[in-house]
Amino acid sequence: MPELPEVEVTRRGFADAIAGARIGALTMGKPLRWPLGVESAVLVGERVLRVRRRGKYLLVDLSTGMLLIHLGMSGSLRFAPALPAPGVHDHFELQTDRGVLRLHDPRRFGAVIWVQGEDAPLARKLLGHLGVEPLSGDFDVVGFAAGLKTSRQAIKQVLLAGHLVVGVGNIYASEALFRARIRPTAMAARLGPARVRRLHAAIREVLGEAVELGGSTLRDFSGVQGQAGHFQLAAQVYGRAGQPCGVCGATIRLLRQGQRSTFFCPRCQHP
DNA sequence: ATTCTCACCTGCGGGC
DNA sequence: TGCCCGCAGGTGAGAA
Repeated sequence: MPELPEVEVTRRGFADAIAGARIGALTMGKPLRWPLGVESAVLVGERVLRVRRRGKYLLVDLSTGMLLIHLGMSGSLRFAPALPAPGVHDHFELQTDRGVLRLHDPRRFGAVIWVQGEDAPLARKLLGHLGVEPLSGDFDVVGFAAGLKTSRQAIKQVLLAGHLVVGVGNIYASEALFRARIRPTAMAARLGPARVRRLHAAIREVLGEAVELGGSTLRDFSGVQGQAGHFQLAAQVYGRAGQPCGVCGATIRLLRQGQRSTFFCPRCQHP
């Protein structure tokens, strides 16, 4: 489910409220992608200092160490003073004196991992190869263009890989490429300066707008208060195969790239 | 090194 | 109604 906008909306929904909280208990349900990596009782009494985001990971800084939380494909977090009894798909819960943080994740591709810091081996394995933050000043056109030049893959695949720029998943890759009028199958290294510039701007715009709209709620995503997102209503190609393009009227097409669906307008997005 | 495919897991909708 | 198939917002591991 969650790409950068959904993760950022999630983060904003509880970061301030949980900052300074004291951990009373940490409980895990069925296994997630990786084991927690620490005896949960060890964390009792620690403070939650702040909540950051790196790509699609949430970094919850504790007095000692940090929790890495990833929402996978179907994860969502809730945070409230109290929550109803956990359901069968609730697999992580952090009880604090400020409220309860709970992960709901039916498919369990998500993860909650404790590491000592960002230099811990597991943290380096998961975060070390991540590209730049698209909404930060580090995401510059020159560096982006240089990175694209090194890849013979289709541009959509390069965006999804996250080695150049993080946070762009299956929805926003299709949307950004549509706005930049670039065919998703175009070879990254072959994109000219004008297209690279348009794509750079489109990525920032699409992700920024999506954050403002509360993310996309296709099936079950919701923010930490359970609120739905609305970007899906603004999507111009994602999930719209067979419908007319809002710009030119041509029929939106669907193709498979790396076993993922890609949506594009065959007229607006030139090969 | 780069690129591609598979695997992980559950639920849902469509076709028979 | 029930069963089987394909599909779903991610990404590390292993193979080629």
